[in-house]
Amino acid sequence: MAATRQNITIKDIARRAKVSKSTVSRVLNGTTAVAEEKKTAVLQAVADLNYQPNVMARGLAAGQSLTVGVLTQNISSPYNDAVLLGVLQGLRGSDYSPIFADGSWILEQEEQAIQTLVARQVDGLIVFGGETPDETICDLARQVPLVVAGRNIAKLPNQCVYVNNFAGAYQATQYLLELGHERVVHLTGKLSHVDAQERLRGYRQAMIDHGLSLDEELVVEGNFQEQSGVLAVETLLLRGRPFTAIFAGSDQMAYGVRLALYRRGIRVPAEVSIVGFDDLGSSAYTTPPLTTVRQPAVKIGQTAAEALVAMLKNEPYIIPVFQTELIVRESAMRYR
Amino acid sequence: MAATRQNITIKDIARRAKVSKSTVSRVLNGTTAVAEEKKTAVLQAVADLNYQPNVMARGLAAGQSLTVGVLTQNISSPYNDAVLLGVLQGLRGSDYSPIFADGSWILEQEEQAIQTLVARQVDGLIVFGGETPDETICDLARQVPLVVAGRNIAKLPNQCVYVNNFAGAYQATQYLLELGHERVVHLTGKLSHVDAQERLRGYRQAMIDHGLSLDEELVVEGNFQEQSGVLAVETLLLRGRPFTAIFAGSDQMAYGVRLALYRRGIRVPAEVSIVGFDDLGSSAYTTPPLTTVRQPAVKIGQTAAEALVAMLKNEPYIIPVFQTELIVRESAMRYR
DNA sequence: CGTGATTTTGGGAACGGTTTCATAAATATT
DNA sequence: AATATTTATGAAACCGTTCCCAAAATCACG
Repeated sequence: MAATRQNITIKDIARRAKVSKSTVSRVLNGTTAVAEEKKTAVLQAVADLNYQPNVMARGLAAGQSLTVGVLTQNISSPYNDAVLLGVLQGLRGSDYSPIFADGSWILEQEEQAIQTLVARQVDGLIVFGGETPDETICDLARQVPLVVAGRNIAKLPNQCVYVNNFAGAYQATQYLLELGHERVVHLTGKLSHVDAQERLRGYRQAMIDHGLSLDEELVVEGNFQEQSGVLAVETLLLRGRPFTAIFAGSDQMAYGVRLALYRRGIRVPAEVSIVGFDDLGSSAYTTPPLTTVRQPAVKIGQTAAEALVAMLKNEPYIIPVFQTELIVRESAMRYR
Repeated sequence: MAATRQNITIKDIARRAKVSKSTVSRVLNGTTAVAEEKKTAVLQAVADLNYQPNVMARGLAAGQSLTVGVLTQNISSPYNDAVLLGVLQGLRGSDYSPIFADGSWILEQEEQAIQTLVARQVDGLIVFGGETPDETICDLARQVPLVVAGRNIAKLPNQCVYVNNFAGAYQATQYLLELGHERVVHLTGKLSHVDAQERLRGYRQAMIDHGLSLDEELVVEGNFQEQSGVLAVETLLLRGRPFTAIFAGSDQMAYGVRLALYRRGIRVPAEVSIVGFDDLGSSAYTTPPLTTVRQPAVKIGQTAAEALVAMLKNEPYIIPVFQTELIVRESAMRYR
């Protein structure tokens, strides 16, 4: 099985170039200067034989695997995937290849995944969100170079790539307020996630700053998914508190809200305005196109990857805090 | 850097269990029977020291890396990601870890990615769609165990996991036809993709079988993305040929179509019916919810992974051809 | 041109496992 | 009970690199 490849080793190159394997290794890694003629001879041999160093042997000897582990959460949820794409892009051209393991936002599965990754001697780790407590991640960070994506851990300065959720939520709420809405509901993500907490905080602050009192009946907890959006509308209607705008903590939930409203014959944005969060690719194509808070997802992933690589090379790298951007489309309009 | 881990080796275990490292290796791999007492001693030592075999050393010695390469295309496009999720699930619990490399549907980038993967001594390869010609993939398949996902290569029987696109498209078109539509347009994906070709074939066959003549003005080529959906509607309107239903070759394009119609004030499904293809997660939440052809994306990925693992273990595995399922929602209705 | 300092180079010991092989012990056979 | 066979074990070779160290070659300089 898979027999035909990887026959030629550094020894073959050495023989053909009439040098020792040490020398071959040296020209390949540029460790030490080697005579020009030998260098070209080696390079020639490498080309002739189409030699490819054995990654595992190299890894064993050098004590590094040239891989980075990526702990993903729920791959196939649109936002996460965009970040993942960024990671792939950030890693491209860097010698490092990514090994994936999915945690699915389930604590024990995350532990399992990290275990797998570490056992594989990954040189570094990119950790996505997740349920794993800050403390555990800090411990981990002591063992292996690590960057956290989409989550802020205070004790790991300059190792976290995240977006200012508070500001984003503030911005969205403020926008609605400025449009004249006063009864603005906020549909939160799962409140066990820091992101959701921060967004809620941003919403509240904006309300307060605008001189509005907080009505807890206007806050509904969802779980970031579409279905929780439709549920939320039903809850809201049941509560009977009037509202004219909904700020959803994720675009997916906004979709759900939109559908529930559609079912009830409530027009968007004429009767109720909606603002989402994330700016997924399809949000520009909903009816009406969704006004939402954009997170630079790809950029976040890319930065995480680049930061990790820099860390591995002992190069300095400063991770910026990313800001959100309000993308105004058509799902929200002036009230009255 | 990353100093503190992987200190304990098989030697330490051997010493602690008072056996040779050969024996340790044997109990760990179950290669040969070893005396019960020694076995437990070894296991105990492993547990005590929390020993984890060095994957690279093992790989070097045994000539396998316990990794499989995954050539992805455009990670972060919803359908692909679902398949990817399946791959991750299918690999879980199998000793193999996935290494990703993205080809982005760009030939040279695919070659580059495959190169990277092979150089890493992956034990097997999962290839997603892509632009790489069949021939190249066949060659590759001769060098390394390989499974193709979402694409059918005739010369690689039982190594391709794909869906019957023809039947799916036929089904969708037939459904529209049975609803009384006669002027049914088909918005295709990029026609350089086999998938798109097959779906077009299915559409045509259904039209013919229904006694309708093919009007090439009713076929528009898109590129699977949302934007091409809105463009298509404009093209169609420009052509001036009347139509009452649109079968889009992807849900994303269906979204675009929906939006374009919305902009023109054309009601869906009252005036124009829409059927999509894929059944993305959000398609159940569009307004109206999208009637579409479901592909078992996750299942496809999972099967690909399982088939590859079976192949690597020299176990028999028969890959089924997956069938699509028409998911009737609300974007299509009876004509007249 | 000889000598010491410096650069290149090759030999060989790691790296941490697996696997072959020979041997000692246990078991089966007659 | 003696011999043949099988089974369990450890020693050592090997996988393909990197890298330390010492030898060889080159260079600088008086």
